[in-house]
Formats: sequence, C-alpha cells, structure tokens
Amino acid sequence: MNIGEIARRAGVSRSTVSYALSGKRSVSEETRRRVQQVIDELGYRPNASARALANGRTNTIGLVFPPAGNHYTGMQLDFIGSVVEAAAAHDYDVLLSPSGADSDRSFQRLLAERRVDGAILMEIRLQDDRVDHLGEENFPAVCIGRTAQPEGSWWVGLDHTALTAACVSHLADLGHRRIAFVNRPEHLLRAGYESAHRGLDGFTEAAAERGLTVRTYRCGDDAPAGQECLERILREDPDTTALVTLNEAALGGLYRGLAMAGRQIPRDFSVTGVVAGRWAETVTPPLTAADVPAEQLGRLAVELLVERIGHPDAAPRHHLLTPPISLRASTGPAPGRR
Amino acid sequence: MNIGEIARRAGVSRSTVSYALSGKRSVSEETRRRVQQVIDELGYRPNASARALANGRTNTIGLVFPPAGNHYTGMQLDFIGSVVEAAAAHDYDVLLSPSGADSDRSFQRLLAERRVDGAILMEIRLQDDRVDHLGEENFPAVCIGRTAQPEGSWWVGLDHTALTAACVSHLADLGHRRIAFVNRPEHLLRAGYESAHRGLDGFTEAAAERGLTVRTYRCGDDAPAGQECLERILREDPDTTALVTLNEAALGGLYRGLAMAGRQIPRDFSVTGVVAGRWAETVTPPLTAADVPAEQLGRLAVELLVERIGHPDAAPRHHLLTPPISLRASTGPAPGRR
DNA sequence: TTGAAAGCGTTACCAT
DNA sequence: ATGGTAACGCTTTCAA
Repeated sequence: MNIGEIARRAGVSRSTVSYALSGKRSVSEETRRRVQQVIDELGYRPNASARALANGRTNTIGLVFPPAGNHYTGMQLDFIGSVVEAAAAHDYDVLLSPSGADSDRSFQRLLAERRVDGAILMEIRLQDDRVDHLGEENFPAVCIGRTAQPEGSWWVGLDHTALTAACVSHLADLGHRRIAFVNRPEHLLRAGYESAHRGLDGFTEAAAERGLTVRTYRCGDDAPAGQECLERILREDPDTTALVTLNEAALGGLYRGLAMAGRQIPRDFSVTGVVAGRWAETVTPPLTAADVPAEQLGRLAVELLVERIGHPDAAPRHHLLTPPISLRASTGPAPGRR
Repeated sequence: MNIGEIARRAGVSRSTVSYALSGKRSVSEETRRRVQQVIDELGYRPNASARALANGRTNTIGLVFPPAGNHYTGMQLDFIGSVVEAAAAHDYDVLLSPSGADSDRSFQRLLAERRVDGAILMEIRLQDDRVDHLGEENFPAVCIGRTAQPEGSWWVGLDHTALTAACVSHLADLGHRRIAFVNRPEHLLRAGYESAHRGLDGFTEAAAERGLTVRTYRCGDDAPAGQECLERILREDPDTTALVTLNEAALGGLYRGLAMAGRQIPRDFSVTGVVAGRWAETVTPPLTAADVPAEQLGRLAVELLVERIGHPDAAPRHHLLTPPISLRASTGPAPGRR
C-alpha cells in the first residue's frame, strides 16, 4: 500500500494526501478528514526510503561508537540510551556504527551513502581524522569530547583536566601525599584518547602544584586488569595511600586488589576518580567521584546536532561540563593523619 | 554526485555502472576497470535511500530494546555490542528502537515505514503483543527469549528455568537449606518478563524438590534497591544462608548489604545467579554464576535473522542455550557444615 | 483549495 | 556485452 492507493480511496490526488499529512499547504477540513480516515483504516505509513529520497532527509542520526574489541563501560551504555531517547523525542532514529581509529568502512558508508542526516562521535581522539574528514565535508556532526583544535567543531564534553585536578585537590586536602593515577589502557593513550590524555594532564599538574609524589599507570578495561594494576601500585610504592582513576571498567578490580592486600577503604586507602554515578554506587564502599553525567551529555549532543542539521551554517556551539565531586564513602583522611 | 555522473564520465550507461558494482550481470573486464577507476577517483557511493527504494531492501536491521527508564544492565550492553558487530560482518547496519510494553510509536514506525529488513527483539514477555503483531505480518524477526507459545517464531534464548535450578542444586549440594531468590522488579514481572518468570519457576521447583525453605523477592534494578532487598532478607529470615539472583544491576547492592550486616561471602553467606561473566568478575569475591553468553546470543540472533531475511518462508529456527555455572568464589559450604 | 507531473538516485527488465 | 527505460513511493513546483 502506498500514497497512491490512499489517494484513490479518498478520491483525491496524491499531492493532496501528501499535504494533508505534512501540513505544508492548507487542505480543506473536509478532505483532510476523509484522507485521515482512509489512512487510519488502512494503517498507512509513508515509506521511509521514498521519503528520504524525495526530500533528502533520512530523519536518522548516526552514533559512531568504539568497536566491541574495547570493553564497553557502563557510562557508554547510559550514554547510548540517553541519545536514543533524546533522538526519539526529536523524531529521529539512531543508527549505530562501530568505528575504529581511521575513517573506516562502516563509518564511510554512513556518510557517503547518506544513511544519516548527522552523526554523534564517541571516544574522540586529540588528533581525530574522522573529525577532520567531517569538517572538510561540512557534515553535521557533534563530538563527545574535543580534539586538540576544537574551535571549528561542535562538541559536548567533560573538562577532564579540571575533574582529575579536583580529585587530586580532594585527596591532598585529606592529607594524602603519595597517590597513583590509573588511566585507560596503553593502546587508547597511544591512539590519543582525549579523556585519557587530558585526565592525565590534570592529575599531573595538580599533583605538582600540591607537591605530591605520584605514579601513573595504564590499565586494561576490565576487573582482572584493575586487580593486577593495584598489585603493581602497592609493590612499586607500598606507601601509596590513594588513587585517582578514569577507568570505570577496572574499578571493581582495583577494589578487589585493595581487599586482597588487606587495605581497607577508606581507612587505609582512598579511591576516587571520574565515573558515572550509577556505577559509582555499585561498589562497596560507594565511590566518591566526579559523576559523569552521561544522560545529560547524550541529551545535549542530540540537541546540538538537531540544531546543526536545521541550520547548516550556524556558528559552532559546544558545552563543556564540569560536574562536581559527589562525596560518597571511598575517601578519607590519609592514614596517620586522622 | 550520482550514478549518472559516473556513467557519463566512464562513457557507459547507468545500468552498466550498476551492474559493474553489483556483479549481477557480466561486464567486460575492460569496462569494469574503467568504471571502477572513475568511482575511485570521485569516491562515489550509491545513495542508500534510492537503493532501498529500488530494490526493496534497506540492509538495516532493527534492534528493539527496552526504554532507558529501566536501568540498563551490563549484559544488555554486551549484547548490543555483539549484535552490531555481527550485523556489520553481514553488511547490515543496526537501527536502535526504544520500545515499551505495547507495539508503540517508535516500533510501529520501524515496521510500517519499512526502515528495516528485519528486527531483533530484546526483553521478551511471555505474552508479547509485539511478537504477535510481527507474526501476523510475517515480518522477519528474532526474539531474545521465547514467549509462552514460542512454536511459530524464531528466537534465541537462555533456559532460565534450568539455570536457576542449577543454582539451587549447587547451593543445596553445599548444604544450604534456607535460601532466597532476588528477582527483577515488580513491574517487570507484572509485564510478564520471560526471564523473570521462568527463572522464578526454576528456582521454586528445584527448591521444592530439594526440600529447601525459600523466600522470593522482587528488587529494583540498581544498587540501592539491592542493598535494601538484602536487609529485608536478613530481617525476615536471619537464618538465610544463600541467595540466587537474576538481577545483575542489584548485585553490587546485595554485596554491600551483606558487608554491612557483617556477613562474609562465602564464609557466612553464599551468592550465585545468572549474570554476564564480565560483570560477575567486577564484584569481590567474584560471583559464581551461570554466565550469560551475551556475545554468543547476539551473534546467533543476527545469524538467524539474516537467514530468515534471505528465506522468508523457511521453517522457524531457534537456539536454547544453557551455559554451565562458572565456579568463582562467592559460594561455599553452608555455615556450620564445613 | 486542488491536481498533474517532474524529479530524487537506484535497480532490473527488455531490447539490441 | 551493453543501452534505454520503466519502475520504486514519495515531495514539491507549476498550473488551474
């Protein structure tokens, strides 16, 4: 069944049906009702491909996310969910595109085949050829995170530098002097992951300012890696009394490592970092952390993208968020300083 | 740029370009090369909407997943990831569709507007009007889980009845006599969630067979709810020595509740259930559980769906998986029986 | 207020 | 082995 069939049954032309549906030109109340009735009876819905072909818009946005080889984190999940919901609220569907480092196959398809009206890019790198590519084509896109030169592009992101610095201050205020930083895995750093690099910078600078003794680690995105990493931390400097982490997936393992080493949180050792709130609460004791507002990030990204799709030549906009640290129960005074 | 432009520059007709690309009829090596060269030079990719309109296939599958109001679990995340990857391997894109109880708006759009060639439905209910609807239309779909009458439909699922029964046996073998069951939330049970119902059945029957004393609970999908639930368990029967759960999101809270109550796992209390392996390892001690093979489920679902799209009249197929219990460290002999 | 018809960019059938 | 052309189902301009 198609628009012609509806037109025939309603005794009008196809264009009238189209206009009755879109409201782009006035239709007499009488015909509008007749058309609508036929449509309801037959449960007609205009074919999306035909519509997209005719008016050049797919009403779909692409969500470019890291391939599953990387373990997904809870925060990414929350983010995807909120993007889908926000998109639905704007009458957009969401097409998922797993995409690695380079402008690879699936990603290219999305753009070149015009499957989507715009894209949201997760897991931005400081130098990101996908972003460059998108910029050259002036293709509507919003990045989650910002590249080294974010001026020309649309993005929403977290101020990871400020966030990890805040974590350091919090620990320093509690009297900790020797602290560790648990980052994302080696290969993500080499790839230039924005959050990993800026987070590390913020940590390093803040610690230097406070005159703290630090060690930094890279850690795989899962619990066993976290446990191993913690063992290394205590081996390399047993006097470490606290750590800051960006690695949500390793968190459970870090906790386990501490438990195995007989260090009690927060009495003997403090833990903090940047983690989505819902996941900070799954560990015991609940993690004091800068809560990643995944839901808000998703919503803002969609709003920006929708705006940009509507106004292709608008000036770049962005949102830099700096969520406060939520005090829970994983940090306390440095041992011997209570 | 379109196929006509390519044809013009290569000095052939549009149909020849089309055939050179699809290989659906033979093209002289000479022309094929010339066409390919022009295509490479210009970076041409056929427009997806036009192609879909012409040949009736979108090369997209829909993934219908629960709305974000429900908290997502790690297992759902792993599943989504594996579906996207498997789909990409078959040259399909994945369109996400949040869908509530009834065949609601977004879901209807997917089908009626022909945005997808087929769909994978997560979070199946025993009576599921979406499945009925799909069946009537003979729309290619694969369910994750099976309805009460699964005969006519394609599905992949876990044998939750057997899984929870196995958990009960495991605990009974360890000498536990008073055990609790922590299910998904009330509203999901009322909605008729398959896993929640069959899991409960398996638990109840196996416990009866073994002559165990049991209490069953419904628990919200987050850590605080889990903690509360555990407090209730110990309040209503302090002699409870073990629990079985389907509720991955509450797991951290259950652990915390036990810690707060001073019960050590597994010395004083054993915990087991049905949880994705990667997430079972994030808690301390790691959870002994029937590991949900989320990755395999996703892959199988896509394979079935692709097969069905290719053979619309093939007989229904399905896969019922019964993963073994992975022994980790959260279960032990009942207290006083070591 | 409405209708006719020309696209949109492919694919696939019918010719040659 | 190749070209011409009619779909595919919609939107939108042009006319009336």
